[in-house]
Parts: sequence; structure tokens; C-alpha cells
Amino acid sequence: MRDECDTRISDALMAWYDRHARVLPWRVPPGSNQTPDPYRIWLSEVMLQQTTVAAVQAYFHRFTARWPTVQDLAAAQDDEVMAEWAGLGYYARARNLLKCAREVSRMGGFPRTREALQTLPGIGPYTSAAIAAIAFDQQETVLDGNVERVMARLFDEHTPLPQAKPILTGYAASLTPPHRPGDHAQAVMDLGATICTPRNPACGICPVMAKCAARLAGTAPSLPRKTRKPAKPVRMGIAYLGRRADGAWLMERRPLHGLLGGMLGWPGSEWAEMAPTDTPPVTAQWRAVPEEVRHTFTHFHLRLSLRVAELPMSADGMFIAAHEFRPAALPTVMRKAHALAAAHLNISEVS
DNA sequence: AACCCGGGGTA
DNA sequence: TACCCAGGGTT
Repeated sequence: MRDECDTRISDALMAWYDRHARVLPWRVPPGSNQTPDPYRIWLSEVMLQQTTVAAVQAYFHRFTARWPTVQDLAAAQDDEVMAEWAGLGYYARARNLLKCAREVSRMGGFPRTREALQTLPGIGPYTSAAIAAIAFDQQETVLDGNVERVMARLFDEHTPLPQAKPILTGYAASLTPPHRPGDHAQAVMDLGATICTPRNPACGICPVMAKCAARLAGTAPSLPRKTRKPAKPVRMGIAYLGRRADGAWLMERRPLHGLLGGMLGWPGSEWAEMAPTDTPPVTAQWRAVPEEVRHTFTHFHLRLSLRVAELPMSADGMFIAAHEFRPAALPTVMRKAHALAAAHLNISEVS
């Protein structure tokens, strides 16, 4: 934290933000007399981790309608929260969200400093700074993908990420003003999201174009530099979608840690680069579905073969009753598998 | 420091 | 296809 900053750039940014701030459901508009609700700021920041604003909005509305306060969320059941999070991805966020809500509820409210916030589950360097600045008006500096890009361009920094992170943090800190640090943070992120975009930045309408070293050098579109990531391997697997005569589905709760941790899923093989062996969870007349489910995760492509069967009422395993089965409560790959299997079984079910 | 962890939009 | 997105946790 520092007391002086480059006011030429930050003033221009703030003036732009006052006129062009995005309207977002968790945001207090610039010039408003409202006080930000730390619960809503925290919830939005966690949802926005590696997730676009467009994808978050509907989830934010559902969560805040169902759980208006952190105490409400703290009192929720784990399964309800995981089901409500389904489809948003990075499911460790949902588990940490609940842990965090319960700690905060027990403490009687959110701590106000970056240091204290960062000890809470799911709150790291970025999110702690964002909450401290936006919800509690503290002079903290956020560094996310937007800020990295804006700083790399403003200062024409060619050091590749992630090596450049400390350098870019220094630049960002040098611009953070003592007044309205939260609006400043949101201004930089709005600039990165709407003007200083990864490709084809709109330098011609940028409020800080006169101070941008990369625009002067003509290097803006190529910044920030990043080390190339290796190509994703393809993994294969088999999933078994068994349905009883009463409409109940054979499912399993995935282990708490690891891929899709804590979510409902279909029993099946491991997902590996070697072709899987066909080992059904229960004995039945399994039929192969001719098409595959294709899905891409963070670090691999999955090609999932499906087997379907009608199971006897006496079959062992965890069954989800027809009236409790909701495709929307499944992670996307499991929802895709169900949609394909249902089409193959010619089941007419409302999703 | 390296690795793990979703899903959707975009060029 | 590859990159991007209001990153954090684990080892």
C-alpha cells in the first residue's frame, strides 16, 4: 500500500468510470450513496474467479434470492449449494464458499482487512484485495487478468507472465489512489473488459491512450506476453446410465477432492489416455450408445462412451428417485451424458 | 514453482 | 483450435 499515486492516469480512469461503468447486480454504481454489501461483493468475486460476467449473473441472482445473507447461506445444506452451483465449474469454489460462509457467520461478519480476509477459505490474493477495496474502501490493489493486461500495456512491459506478475503488481499499486480505491479497481477491470481487450483493443476510444506506452510503441495487441501452454491430451472413459422401472437413476457422489469433487455423477471407468475396460457397476444387459459425449476440462479433452440399461428394482447402489432427479443439478459433462442416454432410451423427460 | 481444477464465449 | 475469463488450493 502507498499513499501517492500517478494521479494523471488514475484521475482519467475515474472520470471515465463515472460515465461508463458497467451496470452489474452486485455493484454500487459510482456516485451512489449506497454502501456495498460485503456478502454480495464476496459472493460475486468468488463466482467471478476465472468465470465471465455473463455466466455469473444468473447464478448470482439465484443465490442471493435463495440465500439473501451470509447467515442464510451458512445454514444451507451442502448438497443444496452444490446443486445450485452446478454448471458454473471449479466446484472447490462452492465447497469453500460454504466453509467461508459458516466461518464468517460464526465471527458475526466479514473481516475488513486484506490480511484477515485472505485467511478465509476460497479467498486468495485477488479476492481479499477486491473485497477490502470494494466493500470496505481500503487502499488495496487488485491484480486479475484484466489488470495484468492493462498494466502490461500502459507500461509496455514485455516480461512474459507469470514471471511478470510482481512487476505488474508494482505498476498497479503505483496507480491505486487513496480515495475510492474500490471504484479504481473496478475501473481498471471495466477498462480491460470493454476497451483494453485481449484482441483488437479499442485504443482509439481509450481514456488513458495518451499515457499508454504500448500504444505509443504499437505493441498493445501483443501484450501481455505469455508462455505457451502445452496442448490438451485426449482421455477416454465409459459411463453407465442405469435406470429402474420406477424411473430412478443409479448414480454416485464423487469424492470431495479432485475433478468434479462432491458432485453427483454416473458410475464408470477411470478417464485415461488408454482405452478403458468395460466393467459395469452392476450386472445387467448394458447396451452401448453409438455416439460419444465430448467435453473439455481445464487440462484434457474427454471422449465418454455410454452404456445404458434397465435395472431391476433389486439392484444395489445409490438411486436418485425420478422426482428428485434434476439434470440442472449435475455438472455439465454428466448432464450431457444424461441427455444423450435419454435420447437413446427414448425417454421423454422434462429437464 | 508446478500442478490441479469447469465451462462457455470468441476469433 | 487456442485463448480468454474479477484465481485458489495443494504439494
